[in-house]
Amino acid sequence: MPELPEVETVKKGLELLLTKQQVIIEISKSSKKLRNSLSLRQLSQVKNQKILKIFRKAKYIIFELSDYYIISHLGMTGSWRIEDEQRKHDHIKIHLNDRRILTYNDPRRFGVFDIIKKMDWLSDSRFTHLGIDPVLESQFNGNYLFKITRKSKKPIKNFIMDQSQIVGVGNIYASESLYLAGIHPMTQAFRLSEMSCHRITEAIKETLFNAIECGGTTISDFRQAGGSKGYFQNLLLVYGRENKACNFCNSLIESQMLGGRNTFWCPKCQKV
DNA sequence: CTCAGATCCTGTGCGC
DNA sequence: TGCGCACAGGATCTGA
Repeated sequence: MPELPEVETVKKGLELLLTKQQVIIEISKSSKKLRNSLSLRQLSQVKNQKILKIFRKAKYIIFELSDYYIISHLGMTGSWRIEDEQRKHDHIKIHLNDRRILTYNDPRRFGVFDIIKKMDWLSDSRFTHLGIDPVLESQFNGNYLFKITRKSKKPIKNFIMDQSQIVGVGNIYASESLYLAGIHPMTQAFRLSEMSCHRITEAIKETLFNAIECGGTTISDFRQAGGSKGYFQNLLLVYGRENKACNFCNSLIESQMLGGRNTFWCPKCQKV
């Protein structure tokens, strides 16, 4: 579900809900495991810890506590909300000192909820292999992409979705960005010219920033931390628009599975 | 080493 | 109406 703009949106929502450096009074989990398993002992470590700060690292949301980091990844269907009521697929309940309950819900359970000591942050394998962040790091430009693509035979769409190269771009924004850049998704990465790389990085930045401004894309179940929908789905140019007319040239948008993921492009506007 | 495919799950929507 | 199948925003492991 969530790519960089959705994660950024949830992170901002959580910041607004947790402005007072709330303290975790109690924390509990369901019997079902998420991607990772977490013992009750690990869970209880965060009791009485203050929530100092919330930030995003790639597609992870990190809660900085006094002595620990809470690591949250939304997988495909994860969401955070504040609500007393219990719902199906609620997996984590965090009771705060202001009597509110922060809940993590995740039907497919591809998400991650983990707790690590702050000092273990740098050696955590989930974070050591991450690529550049197009939104947070200014070195992300055409020259940079040109350099890192020289040895890859992968289709560029798969390349920009590879979190060890570029973080935050998922299946929707990969198709959208390449459409905006006028580059065919199956172009092998090493064949791209420096100019093409420049167009791709600029298109990725524009797409991600616009989607963040829209509060993300809600196809079916994505919700912001406050429960509202994003509205970038109304601005999608190719994703989910198979056999519909390209807004620019009127050709019919094509689609095909690429690396197991559905991929959309305009056969006329996007060149290999 | 690189890369494609299978895999982990549940829910939804479609064709029959 | 009901059933089975394909597919869904991600990341990781396996094996070619």
